[in-house]
Amino acid sequence: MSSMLSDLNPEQLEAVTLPHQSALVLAGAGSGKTRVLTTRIAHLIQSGQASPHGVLAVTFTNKAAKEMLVRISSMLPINTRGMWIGTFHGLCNRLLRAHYHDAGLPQAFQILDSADQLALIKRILKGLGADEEKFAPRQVQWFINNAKEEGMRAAEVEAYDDFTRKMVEFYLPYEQQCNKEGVADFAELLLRSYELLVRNEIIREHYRSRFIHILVDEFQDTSRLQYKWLRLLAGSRTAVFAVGDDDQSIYAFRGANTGNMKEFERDFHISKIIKLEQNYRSHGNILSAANTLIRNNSGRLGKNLWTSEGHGELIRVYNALTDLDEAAFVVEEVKSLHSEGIALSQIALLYRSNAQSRVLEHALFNAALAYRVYGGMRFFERQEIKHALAYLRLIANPNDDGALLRIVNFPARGIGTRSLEQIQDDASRQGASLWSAMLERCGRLAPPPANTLPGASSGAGRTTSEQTKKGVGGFIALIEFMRHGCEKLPLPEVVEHVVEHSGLAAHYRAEREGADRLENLNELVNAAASFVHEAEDGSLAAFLSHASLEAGEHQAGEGRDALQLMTVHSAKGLEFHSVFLSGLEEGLFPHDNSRNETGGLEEERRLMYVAVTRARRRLYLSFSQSRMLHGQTRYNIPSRFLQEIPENLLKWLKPQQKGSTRSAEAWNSPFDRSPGQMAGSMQGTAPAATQNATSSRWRIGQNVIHPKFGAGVILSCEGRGADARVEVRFNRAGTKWLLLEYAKLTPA
DNA sequence: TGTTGCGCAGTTTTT
DNA sequence: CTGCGCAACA
Repeated sequence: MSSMLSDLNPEQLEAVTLPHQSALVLAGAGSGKTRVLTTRIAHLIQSGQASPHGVLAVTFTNKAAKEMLVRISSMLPINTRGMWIGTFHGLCNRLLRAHYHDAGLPQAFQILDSADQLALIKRILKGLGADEEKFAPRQVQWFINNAKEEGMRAAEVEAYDDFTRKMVEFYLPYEQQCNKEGVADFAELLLRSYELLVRNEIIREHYRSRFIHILVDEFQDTSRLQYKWLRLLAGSRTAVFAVGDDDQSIYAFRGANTGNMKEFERDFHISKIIKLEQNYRSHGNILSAANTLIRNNSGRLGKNLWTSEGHGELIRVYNALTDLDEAAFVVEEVKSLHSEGIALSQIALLYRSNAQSRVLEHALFNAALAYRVYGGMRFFERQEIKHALAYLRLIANPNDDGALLRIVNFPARGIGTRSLEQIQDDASRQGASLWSAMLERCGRLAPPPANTLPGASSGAGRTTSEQTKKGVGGFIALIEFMRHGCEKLPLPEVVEHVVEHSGLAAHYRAEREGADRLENLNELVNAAASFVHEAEDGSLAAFLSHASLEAGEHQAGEGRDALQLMTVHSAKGLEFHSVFLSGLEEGLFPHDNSRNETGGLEEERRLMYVAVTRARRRLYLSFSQSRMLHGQTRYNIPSRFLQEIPENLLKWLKPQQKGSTRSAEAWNSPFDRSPGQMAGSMQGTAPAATQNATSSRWRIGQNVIHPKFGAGVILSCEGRGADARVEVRFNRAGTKWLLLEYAKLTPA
């Protein structure tokens, strides 16, 4: 035990050994947060204050949960399998599986991921004949999820305006359909298990007396409903140990509520907040940058990171001409870092949005550098995987209409939109699932015996209805054949069986570009095998939940040394020797969409704070003057966040070609950085001094006068010669595009 | 019935 | 630029 606690600092030690009481730990980036959490759990168990059975720990990502389990098992010789450690969604799922009956769910209920949910909403909108133009499916999805987050069922939403009334009209049938199919979306997992605990005193008291210790990681990211769930689960004897960092709250957009921290203080009578401010990760300059940056936010709980290490290197800044130039710069720097002996896996390329990875990937590919992209296309979200899972889902739960629709005619088996429409009509008339409507329709047709496989694809030349019957009958036979075939098989073989007999394998074998997909299907069998190996419940239903809840975790090609590419969001909780943060431009980071949201800018700044604090030793910041976005070139000005970092922490890398002053130009305006601040960083080039006929007279940030519109500033430039035009924001006349050939602009 | 081509919209972040 | 949905073909 002593070795476990011996190298903790006093604050960490206090947090780890805190007596049985609720506590709030404010843990800065890199301050050993996870370590404190896991060591506390180990300590509680080892000192006999709690049994593994009596501890519940909740994290925000699957990665964090896994990490926690690994660390605990390295400290204690216990089986962590039975411990309740996981994400909110994962734990709620577990609760609902255990009490599915009391929760009003079928035993084999399935989980809809966002895409499944959206598909279901589209189906419902279509069924209602709703105007998709007017009511975007995404908007409906947003509304439903928000309502659930507020704890409201469709019948409970108070609609005072037309829009809300309309939304409720969609929410109601959506709710019904989910119940009928036996499926639950992400928000449903939370809401339903919350309701279960509210309504069922026996179950509630059972868990209340069982979980003596509840530990919450990333507490700043909890939503209102999650907090209510926690409060409900915590009994009078339960100590809730919450660890969080308000400065790293980056999920407000999906309902995270930092206010929970203050409420927690009140509700749980927290007398003292423990602050972990010593950072063990980054060198001084990086920390200073992060500290200064975040100080621009208001309403912080207050916390300043410090380190006992030296200043370290300056933060390197690169001003690129184009996004391609920026990518080339990154590649060159990565190469030289790598040749200095830094492992590729210790270098991260971070960006604000997934779309930005493209250019980087392209450059890395050409340079033959190994890289790995996190996020983006996830394994369990690939279409071939979704197809295979849909077969499995239908086998587990025939009422899953969404699954049925996905694969009823894939691979093609002659069930077209016509026959489907009939079946859908039947189903809605009978109030039954598509599957039972199909059975009904073919019941008189004497479907082939279940142990005969239907022919793969039918020839042409039959009448439509004949073909429909054949197709539908064949489909039913196929599903039942597979269901019977799978009854006695272990999970991996079930998956293999389905991949093979569904016709998916044959389909992708025949397809020219199908090799990757086939490989992924194989990988799915492997995923099932390792799932059975690791999970305590190796059932098909459990595997399917796993697939929905951990869409991202499974990746092929793990383990080889590769660069790490990811969004800033997914980098939270990680650290790297070197970090490249690219695309530091207004509009991208902070993102345009954040401007209208209240608190949007501050959330972006926290995101920036998270990004900066990922770096241990070296940090690169880069921005580009132009960038391809949505198929056209955009001209951006550097991010305000760059300006918020003190100049003396920065080292400006040489811009592209000698003699160019472009890097300085962008700074002239609209920022009012004084020339003094710029001295030293620009190798002394005087802005606007080298203007001549060859370089354009007009540049971004240039102040101009227009005879009619008055004074303004150039936001962007485009085109050459006769086509050349500029976008100008006038002080009084708004923003306009002007053709240089005609507009009589004069420099101000 | 399946395939192809066109037009259109979209992307912030994740369980 | 891409992926999707919808409209005309084979």
